[in-house]
Formats: sequence, C-alpha cells, structure tokens
Amino acid sequence: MHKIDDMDVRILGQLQRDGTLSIDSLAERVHLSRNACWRRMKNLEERGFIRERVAILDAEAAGCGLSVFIFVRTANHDPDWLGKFRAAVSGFPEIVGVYRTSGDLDYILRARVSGVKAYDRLYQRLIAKVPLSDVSASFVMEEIKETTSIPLSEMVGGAG
Amino acid sequence: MHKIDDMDVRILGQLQRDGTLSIDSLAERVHLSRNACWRRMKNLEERGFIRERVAILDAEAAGCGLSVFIFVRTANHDPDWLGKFRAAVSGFPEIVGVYRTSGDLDYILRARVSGVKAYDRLYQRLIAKVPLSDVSASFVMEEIKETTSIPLSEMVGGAG
DNA sequence: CGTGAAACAGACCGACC
DNA sequence: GGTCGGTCTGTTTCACG
Repeated sequence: MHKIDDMDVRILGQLQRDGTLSIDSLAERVHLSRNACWRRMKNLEERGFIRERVAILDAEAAGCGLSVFIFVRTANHDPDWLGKFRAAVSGFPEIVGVYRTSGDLDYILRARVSGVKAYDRLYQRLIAKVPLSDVSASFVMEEIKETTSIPLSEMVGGAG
Repeated sequence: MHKIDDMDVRILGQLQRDGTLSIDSLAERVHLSRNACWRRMKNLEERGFIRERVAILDAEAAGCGLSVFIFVRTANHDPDWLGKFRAAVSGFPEIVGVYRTSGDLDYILRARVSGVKAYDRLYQRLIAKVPLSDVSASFVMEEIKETTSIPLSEMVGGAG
C-alpha cells in the first residue's frame, strides 16, 4: 500500500477542486515551496492517485439536462447475456454510469438525456440490443448535490 | 439559447475527455488553427459551457473504494425537514451526490466510503442529524462504466 | 477564419544546501 | 524539505490578410 501524508492529501484535495491551479498557487495554498510541491504532484500522478484531468461541462447548456437513474433486475445471469449487456451500455454515450450492486437490484444505470422522449428512445435502443426484464426509471427532478471530489478524510490520520 | 456549431462540439468533446490538452494539440485534433481554436475555447468558457476543470482521483487509491447508493423514501415533506436534510448532506464529503427524484423513491444519494463499517458510521451520523425513515442501501460490487463525459450528440444536428 | 510574431507565464529539471 | 537558475513549452495578444 502506498504511503501518503497530510501534505499529499492537501495537494490532492486542491487539485480535485480546481485542476487549473498552477504549481505556484498550488504550492502557496498547501504551504510548500514550488519545487517540493511539483515533486510531490508528479509523484502522486506516477503512483496513480490522479487518474485524469478533465473539463466538466454544463449538462443543461449541453442539451442533456435530464438525468435518469435506471434500475435493472434480472434473472438472467449467463455470461453471454452479461457480455452483451456490457457491450451495449458501453456503446451509449448517454449512459454515464453502470454499476453492479448488492441488494434487491442487480444493476443501477445513470443516463443523461435531453428529455423524457429522448429517454424513451434510449430505452428502446437499449432493450433492442440486450433483453432486459424488470426495468424501472427515476427521473432526477433536482440535483441537490453533485461533485467529482472524493472524500480524503479516510486517507491519513483517520481513526479507521 | 446559445448557438453552437459542430466545431464547438468537437472542442468540448476533446476537453471533457482530456483537460490537459494544450491549445496546439487541441487545435490539431479538431482541425483548426491555434488562434481560432483558442478564441472558441475562451468563448465557450465565458458562455458557461465549461463549468470547471478538475483532477479525477483514484477512489481505490484514496481509500474510499466502496461506492454506495442510498435510497430514501419519506413521508415528511415540511420545509424545515428539507432544509435540515440539505444542510446535512452538504456537510458530508462522503456523500458525493444527492438527487430528488420522481417515482417510488424521494431521494437517491451516492456515497464513497472505505468499507461497510465506514458506511454504517456515515449512516449513523446522517440519521443523527436529520430524521430519516425508510432508508435502504445498495453497495456497488463493480463499476462497469463511470464517466464524467456527457453526451454531446444532442447539441447540434440532433433531431431533438 | 488563417498566419506570424512578440511578450509573458508557467512547467520542468538539474545542482546544491 | 528549500533555493537558484536555467531551458523549454504553452498561453495570451497583437497586427494583418
């Protein structure tokens, strides 16, 4: 397991809040010299703590303001079906998340579409590619919280 | 509504895949000159199409490899409760998404924790802050797909 | 929209304490 | 870990066609 200290956590915390930070302003915020900060950042990148740097677009402006959670319950567990399912969901850019879960549901999907009609079209295209029984959907009426920042409190000094 | 053309869509698509792209490589990929590409990018930023640029961290490496969906159904709809609920979920960094939804469920939450024990602690702290009845959770066994990229097909030329 | 150029900031990377 | 100083890359604006 990688060893991380408090300073690394602070650097990661800043970068996941604002990826445009220059080395100088980052160093200033975490109270470190420019070079030491740069060395740590490179190290964290190499060790895989930083997976990617991306631009987060405004979904509303981009015309896909409707977020939908899709719940799939299936009795069908043969590998052939699963392969088709994986291939299908991977091919839809509207489907932004697919999770196999414990509990009542087998799969939870999240999609971004322009509206209810676009969702129905997505649904029709999906079930045409892979047989799905027991599908239900919840439309997001309001995004109360949504962040790409993961909690870093567990990384260091935590009581476990 | 803002007017966007195919070239803008291509620029946004590249940036949401890789936010580290320099103007030169971005211009090359979308087949535009450096300067024209820069002008369009600035314009898109000013118009709010690009909400933020962030680093996406590796949740596993960061010690919060367990993703949980939490489903809340409530009969309690008074504004006082809702205010407390909003304040509570906003205060927990482990809770990375909160959505008010249509359908059977009232709220869907997503949390990132280190494990089942950490989830239980989060749950206890949450219900201590705000009364919740009818809560259920699904633990993510496998992330089949997860992306911050939103579909851009709807933006231009789409049949709507 | 394209080009070129100039000015500036920032990233990168050694050497050294 | 901090400092110095260098080079190189990239950004940001010009002016002009």
